[in-house]
Amino acid sequence: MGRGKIVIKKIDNMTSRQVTFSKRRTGLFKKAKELAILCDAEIGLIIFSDTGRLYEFSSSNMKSLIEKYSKAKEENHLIVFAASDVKKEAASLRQQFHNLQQNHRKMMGEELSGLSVADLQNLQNQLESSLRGVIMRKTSAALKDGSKLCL
Amino acid sequence: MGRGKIVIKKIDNMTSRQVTFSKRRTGLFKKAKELAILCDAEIGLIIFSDTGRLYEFSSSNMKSLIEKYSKAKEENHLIVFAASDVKKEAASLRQQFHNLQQNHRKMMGEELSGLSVADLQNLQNQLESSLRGVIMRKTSAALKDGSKLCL
DNA sequence: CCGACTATCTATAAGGG
DNA sequence: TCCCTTATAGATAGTCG
Repeated sequence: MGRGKIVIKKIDNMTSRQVTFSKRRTGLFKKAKELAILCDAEIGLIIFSDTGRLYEFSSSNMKSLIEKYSKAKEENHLIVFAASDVKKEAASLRQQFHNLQQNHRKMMGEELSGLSVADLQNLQNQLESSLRGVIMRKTSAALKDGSKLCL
Repeated sequence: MGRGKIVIKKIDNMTSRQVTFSKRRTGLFKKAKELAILCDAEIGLIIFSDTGRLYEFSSSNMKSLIEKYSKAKEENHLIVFAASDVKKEAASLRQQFHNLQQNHRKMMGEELSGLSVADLQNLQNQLESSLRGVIMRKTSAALKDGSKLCL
């Protein structure tokens, strides 16, 4: 479609390549839109130029279209998803981990500044209770070992 | 381009809509391929027909293209990613959290079964050390409070 | 580098088997 | 329903300003 026929191979001349890119890209987008309207299709079109610039068209919403695509391809092992869910989970895990770590540090006797006397008393009680449990356990375990060893 | 001009609106007749869909889809894919080759562009095209069937074309690899697209759109608040990375992070966090939780439980005097006498002794030492720290801290804090209250 | 022009090529609407 | 044909609308390569 033009003054002369062309063969489909990469256009060497950069200037005319860019001109052609601009013209044909416009045409492609137009055709995509027409097809979407005429045939009630859902279409997503993503183009990166050779210079890395992004052009896109979506008859609806690119994000939801990509999600739909991912789901449709799931059985074909495509591992693309809306990260929002996983990201939320990761953020929540990070938070939980942080909280537990803070707590754990206190039980290790670290970072006690900022605790009230009441907090410290609670912590002491907990540690004493744990200690009692551990000593009891140790004693019974040692007895068992001892009985084995002494027989 | 055909025997008659058409207006761009949804084709009512289902049969001719499907015929047009088939023809124009083929044409669109052809144009997309040509553009990719002629201008060295990276192109991804996703089409869902009105019946929900998926058609796709990618000049390279759809997955990597979608990832690239996601990254390019990051600043524009698009929340689509290859989940693999985030998933890995989440899995790692889950593991770390689990380990810390186990450790923490032992310091709470829970789930002590399975620990050797030596393990229990170490735990006891740690708890005693923590306890000393906490008591020391509590005493000095109580003194400070006390001095405030008693003045 | 961009837009306009237009001759020419391509896609396709309508029709037929 | 699908494939083929063909007249015609539409896209665009080369050119000019």
